[in-house]
Amino acid sequence: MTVVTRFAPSPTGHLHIGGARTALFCRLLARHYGGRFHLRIEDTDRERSKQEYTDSILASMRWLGLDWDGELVYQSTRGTVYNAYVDRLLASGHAYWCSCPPEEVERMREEARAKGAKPRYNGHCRDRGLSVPEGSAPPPGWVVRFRLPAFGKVVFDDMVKGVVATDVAELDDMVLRRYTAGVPMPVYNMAVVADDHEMGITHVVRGDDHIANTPRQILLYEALGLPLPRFGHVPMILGPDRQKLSKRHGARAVIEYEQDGLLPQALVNYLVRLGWSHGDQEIFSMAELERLFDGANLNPAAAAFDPEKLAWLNGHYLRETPLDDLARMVAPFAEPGASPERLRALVPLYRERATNLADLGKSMTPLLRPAAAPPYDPTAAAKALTEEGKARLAELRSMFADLADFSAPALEKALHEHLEAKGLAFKKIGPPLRVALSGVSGGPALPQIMEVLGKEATLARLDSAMLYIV
RNA sequence: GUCCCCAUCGUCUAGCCGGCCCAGGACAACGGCCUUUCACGCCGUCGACGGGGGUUCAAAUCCCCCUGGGGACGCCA
Repeated sequence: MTVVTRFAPSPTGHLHIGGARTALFCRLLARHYGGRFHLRIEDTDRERSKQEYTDSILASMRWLGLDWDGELVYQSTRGTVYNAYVDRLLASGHAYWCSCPPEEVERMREEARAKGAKPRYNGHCRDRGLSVPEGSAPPPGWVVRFRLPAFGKVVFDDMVKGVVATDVAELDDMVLRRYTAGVPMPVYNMAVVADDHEMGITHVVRGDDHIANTPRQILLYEALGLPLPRFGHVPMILGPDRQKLSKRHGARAVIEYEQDGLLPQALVNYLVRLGWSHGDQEIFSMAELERLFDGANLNPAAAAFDPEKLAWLNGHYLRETPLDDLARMVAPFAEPGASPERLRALVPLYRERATNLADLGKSMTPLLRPAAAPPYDPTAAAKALTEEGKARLAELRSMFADLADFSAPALEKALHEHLEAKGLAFKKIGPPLRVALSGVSGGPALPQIMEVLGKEATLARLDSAMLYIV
């Protein structure tokens, strides 16, 4: 069987992580079975849809490596297709014209709610036999509604939730087509059914906030005599506090993670493990996922987003990235004007200490600046650059000044000999030297720092440190 | 309010067609090792089957109720 899936975002915002995971699942499922994965832009809401968001969503998809098959489908260009479907329903009696004004419908909903029932349209126009001549626009305010079966249950076997049943009594005669300024506009459920059928979608995988739409859509498939796809509703991603993800949880959009210096593989790996598992395995490459992800083992429960685990994964991928690549990737996050060579020399010294490109870039700043003195961390400097510390630095300075070979191994050896000659413990010279060189208390091994700095800058930084007033 | 969905460590999860589970892995936390710092890495510790009823020789695993959480109820998608 050919598997055809689709991701159908509406361009009313950037691609967020929940959507990204849904898209990932859809693509993996299609790839696993050698099928196709399509992308459809649901922009029937002309008010809220923005081209910039479509562009942003596409950019995030590409960044994550979620390429799609075939042409992009824009719902806004497919009005005639949807109209044909609604007309079919009208012709077969599965749909009818309704002239109830919105305020009236709202009143019906209130009425139902007051009776302790689910708010719904009461079917006022259902049997009024309202008609509109073929091909002409209806009077202002009229819509086309679906005629719900009188009774029965809609049952489907969800890929993640199992059997889900809904009584049609819970539903109402939904609007299928509305008109804005006389032009017919399909409503979500109608457009989705028409498109999923026309695009040959076999597996509809989407967020479970859509699960209530599924019975309505199934009814539409049935009224139209169309074969049903399989449905899979993946649970939502919650914030760390298990509340709906919102601005106050920090980054929601994929683009923000990109800007923070996250690696796409890390985000993909993190997202796929939220709601899916393969035994105890934690690390997966995209190729491996395509091989392993068959639509089974999907967790029906909502998952809380854990930034710490994402950071851990990103650190892992940072350490796996080839150094030359990493040096290029970190450049936009590092001190402007840093030379590529210097960056390349520093990346291996700092990458195991960083969890993202932004931190990595920032951590290298002291050794990237050409200045004779690094920016000093006041606490570290106060502790290390004491009178005694400065005296030690003076001794070191004259020792280094005479050193011809400034490679890390030679420096290491020289340092050891120096300590031995002076009868000193390393902790007497380590902290002052480190602060003099980098301004901070932690970081790469001293000889490595000095090798990258070079003799001239090393001596200059020692001189500056000796003048530092605590 | 009505309906739907969900429920294993703080978090992500394995296990869930019953016994191999006094519940396994990962992140976090804590301790140690490695290290002349900080990290990385390695080793270890802490830590969960929401509650109550059943069914059964046996339940995290099956059934019911409760509780808790989430979602949906648009001429938005």
